Amino acid sequence: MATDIPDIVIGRLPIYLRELTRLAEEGKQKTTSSHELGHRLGISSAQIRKDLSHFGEFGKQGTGYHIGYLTEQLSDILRLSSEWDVAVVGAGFLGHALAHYNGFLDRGFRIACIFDNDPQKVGEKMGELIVQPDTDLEKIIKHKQIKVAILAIPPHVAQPMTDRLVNAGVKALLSYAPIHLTVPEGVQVSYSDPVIQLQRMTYYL
Amino acid sequence: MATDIPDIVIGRLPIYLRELTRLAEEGKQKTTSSHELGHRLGISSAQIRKDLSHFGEFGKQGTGYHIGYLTEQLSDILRLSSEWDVAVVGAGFLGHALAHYNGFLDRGFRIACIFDNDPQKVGEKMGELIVQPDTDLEKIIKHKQIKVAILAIPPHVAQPMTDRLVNAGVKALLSYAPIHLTVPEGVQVSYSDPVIQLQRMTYYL
DNA sequence: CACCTTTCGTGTAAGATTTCACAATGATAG
DNA sequence: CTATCATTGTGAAATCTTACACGAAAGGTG
Repeated sequence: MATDIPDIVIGRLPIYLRELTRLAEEGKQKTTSSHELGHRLGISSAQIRKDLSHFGEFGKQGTGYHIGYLTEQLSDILRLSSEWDVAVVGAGFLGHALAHYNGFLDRGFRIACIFDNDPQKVGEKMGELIVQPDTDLEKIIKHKQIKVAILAIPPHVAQPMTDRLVNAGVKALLSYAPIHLTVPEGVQVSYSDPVIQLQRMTYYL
Repeated sequence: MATDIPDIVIGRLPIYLRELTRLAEEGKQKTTSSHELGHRLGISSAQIRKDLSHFGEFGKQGTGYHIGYLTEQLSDILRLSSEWDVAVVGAGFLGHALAHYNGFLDRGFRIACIFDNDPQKVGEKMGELIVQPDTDLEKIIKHKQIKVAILAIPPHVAQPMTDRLVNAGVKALLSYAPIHLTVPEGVQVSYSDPVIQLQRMTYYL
């Protein structure tokens, strides 16, 4: 009930968590079922039950899952009980969008700082934050013990910046730069490239 | 060699294409091998060969793959030989970022129009474009025969907007709204929710 | 209480995906 | 021309993932 849980299962937990939160917001009910959850997400009920069964027995026969309880459990499993400070690197349009996005706070993350190497942008106010010079990056990340960063910079500087971040202690990286990044063992990387996603769909058109 | 190709294989083709383009830009060589490509992408060479073999025999024993030729073939397979017009819905910070992103054009897509329902934003200049009122959405999408759209709007309006887009003829949708969308058969949907991606990584920290 | 309905958790079967490993082919060098 | 090396394409094996189907619980009803 601990190690050896497939990545693909972990990958679905945040989806379940998000939908549970929506259900709670709708507030019409205290419990849900694998069938209802699956129907809303386009996933089979069996898969949801099997996924959850990796971590314990959260449901009750005949009733289903208590929404509040399952939400708590999933949050714990995903280490979201306390907030993660996040560093955003790059204060361009995308950095702007990230800094102003208010969807992080409720879901376990807080943008703690934003960096840029352009002296024109340094000092600029962005949401609650002020753009910091990238020369202070290591100092601030180490001081705040930041483990999570988002890359919103051009591709040709993404790998060196990744190296700097990892060196400063970052362990999880979400990159919007359209290149594959190389990181040491134990560092997590996730990518978001809208063009890749669009290209995956055009095949079927 | 035609139908019945696994989605997961299609999903990797854009990654190969992107890396081939990078190789071409580096310009040091005319050919590459499954081994080199795999090494650069963290994918096994066998997988790359098997993936490509679904579509034909693009390589040459002893030599590998001609970069230019393989790039062309993949572009064709993914229907990227001519550009797709894309509608962006939502002219907030994210819509801004998308409208100004210049990584689309080289890779098969052109932002053709951007919509918002806020009268204050309508008429605003954004990159090359002017924000259109969402009331004109159906008219413009039908007229330009737009098949691809990007959703950059709040979650509570995402499903109704999806319905409108699909109704107007959109067949592929990239959504930044943090909810699951329901669409008819034959319409492609892809999601991008940074929080989901971050939550997938925190489990491992 | 007896019966019916709902829904979970799970062993097993089915299906999908990846890896292995090798014959075949082409290039290169002496 | 022959030997050597690199690399592909692919059948078969191994591994991973999903779907099926059912016993067992829990709640509701009369």
